[in-house]
Amino acid sequence: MTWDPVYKLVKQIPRGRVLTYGAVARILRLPGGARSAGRAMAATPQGRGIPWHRVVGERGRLLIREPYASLQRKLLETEGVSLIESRVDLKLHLWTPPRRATRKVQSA
DNA sequence: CATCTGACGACCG
DNA sequence: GCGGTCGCCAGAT
Repeated sequence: MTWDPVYKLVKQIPRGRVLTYGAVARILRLPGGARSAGRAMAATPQGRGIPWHRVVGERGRLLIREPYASLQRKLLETEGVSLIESRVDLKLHLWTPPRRATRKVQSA
């Protein structure tokens, strides 16, 4: 399985905005749903400028474990995403990508 | 090939 | 709101 489509989409999330694993999965029609988005993020290659911290759980929760959760929280706050009770206010920061950005995974 | 393991999320009590 | 179960499925063991 190639997660390139996922990284491609995540890379387009603007500063100060976020996407949920579920949203990523639905947009790209990932087989396996949100969990697949999670797997992709867990395998995010570094050094490619992929804003992995802009992907959060369904209600804005940070699902990643420490010590990364702290880093994610810090990175988000640094770019203006305030966390209330350990969760992002999706009403304010959820990003709705333009269709052009939603290239879905194709099956051979 | 058999199991286990999740950076998930929907459901239910 | 919270914890437990279950479906999902690519990788790891």
